[in-house]
Amino acid sequence: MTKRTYSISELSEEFGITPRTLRYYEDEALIAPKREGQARIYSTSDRARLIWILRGKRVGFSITDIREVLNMHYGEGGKEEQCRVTITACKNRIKNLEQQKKDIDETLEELSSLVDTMTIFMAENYPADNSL
Amino acid sequence: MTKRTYSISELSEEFGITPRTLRYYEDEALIAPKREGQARIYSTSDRARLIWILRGKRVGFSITDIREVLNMHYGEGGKEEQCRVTITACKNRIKNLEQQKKDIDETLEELSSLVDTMTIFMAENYPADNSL
DNA sequence: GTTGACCTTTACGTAAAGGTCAACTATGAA
DNA sequence: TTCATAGTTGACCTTTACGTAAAGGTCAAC
Repeated sequence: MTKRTYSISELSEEFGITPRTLRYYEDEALIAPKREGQARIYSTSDRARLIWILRGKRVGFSITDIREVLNMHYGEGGKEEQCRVTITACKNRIKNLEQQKKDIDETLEELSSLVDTMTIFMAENYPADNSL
Repeated sequence: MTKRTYSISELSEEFGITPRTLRYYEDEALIAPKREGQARIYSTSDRARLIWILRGKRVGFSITDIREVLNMHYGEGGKEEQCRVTITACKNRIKNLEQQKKDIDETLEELSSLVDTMTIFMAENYPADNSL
């Protein structure tokens, strides 16, 4: 069993965030580490949640979005209506993410062609290329 | 030649943003429509810039990022150093976007499997499915 | 018995991206 | 002429996601 635990500074250093950020996430009910006295003790599953949070952020989710998704995972699979709502919410997010992928692809193409154009321009006008 | 022009409300309605937003983008030097007296007159190329802006936003670019990229397109291909900087900046953005695509794919997988799990759960516990 | 490292809470600060509202202008139709 | 419609600027308000002190607890090491 992975009974490893982490202090706030271990975790914040590992992921390149500040302790403040971790406390903020706790305020926002995204993580709920155990306490040893006052100090926060993070478990491996807290760490897993954190990974989700940070990836969520990178894809543009807000704190509220992330909380929603995290709650889906653990949320009461009980009530039928609640289930339906969750499924619908997921599907919406999926649609958004797929649109986002298209947007990214378009942006990537434009940026690439911009790089190409400029590279050619450079080659013509400043041939002393050290080709980085 | 596409000499079509647009008023602020035409454009804001077309893209589902408010006039305030368009003025804000102008304040931030992302667009610079002509004026007819006081009124803003947007050209097709202003519209193209707007499309860039909105897509940039959807992929998570900040206003500052967007301004930078737009300026790259139009920016002085003149100075060598400036060119190099631009190319490097582009390449960095490209890397970020590629990471972002990975993140999106991972998130998509998790969301999909969550939907699957819940759908199965629903089918087992509430078989009266109207299969939406 | 104090220094240092690490932790805590409370509380105010801030930048980004607009929303909202008030007051004014210009134009065209009734 | 007056009303409606669209536009303008300017000022202040709001939310999000933390940053940044201020003020102090705890524990090991010297």
